[in-house]
Amino acid sequence: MRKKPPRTDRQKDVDMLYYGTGISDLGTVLVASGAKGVTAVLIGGSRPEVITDLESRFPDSEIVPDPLGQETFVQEVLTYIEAPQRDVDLKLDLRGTAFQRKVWQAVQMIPLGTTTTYAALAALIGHPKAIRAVGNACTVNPYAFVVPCHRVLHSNPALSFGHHRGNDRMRPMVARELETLRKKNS
DNA sequence: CCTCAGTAGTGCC
DNA sequence: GGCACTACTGAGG
Repeated sequence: MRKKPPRTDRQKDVDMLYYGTGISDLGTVLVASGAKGVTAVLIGGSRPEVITDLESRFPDSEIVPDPLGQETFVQEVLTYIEAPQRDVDLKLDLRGTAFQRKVWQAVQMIPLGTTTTYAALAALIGHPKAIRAVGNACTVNPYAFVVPCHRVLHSNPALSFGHHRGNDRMRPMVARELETLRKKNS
């Protein structure tokens, strides 16, 4: 007769997330990784804030600080924020609904220094009417900078540029990308 | 500037 | 299943 596995064995099933943080001029950056890749790149006003953000997004995960293990990932993101010469290259573990993953993958195809609209993106993924839903997916996008939702704009930029309410931390990034490309090509 | 309806996906009950 | 949200859009004040 097999006995019930002891508690320590079941720990293997726990979803472990390791995180590291860094400081950019746009705010505190947090990168979290699990066994299959990066599960979150978050930006916020302070270290406690981004950690709380991570905890609320992954309530069922065990969250462990790992500054050394995540250091190169964090540095990759910080380098991009400072001077976005190329896209952030991190192996992502895309966690979301099928629709959300579709949107996030499509957003990753938008070339650096260019923009598109929610409507165009919706059409691209074959859901031309699901414009608001695309906006929803961008809202909950946990992969800041890596999935560059800041390149997705309102169809009428005069009405809204990126986040029409609240946090517009991503807003400088499009201009910064253009500026970096301009310098590179001059 | 404003509101409004139509819209599709998601989360919570 | 219902209901209430949206980083939307286009039309109409």
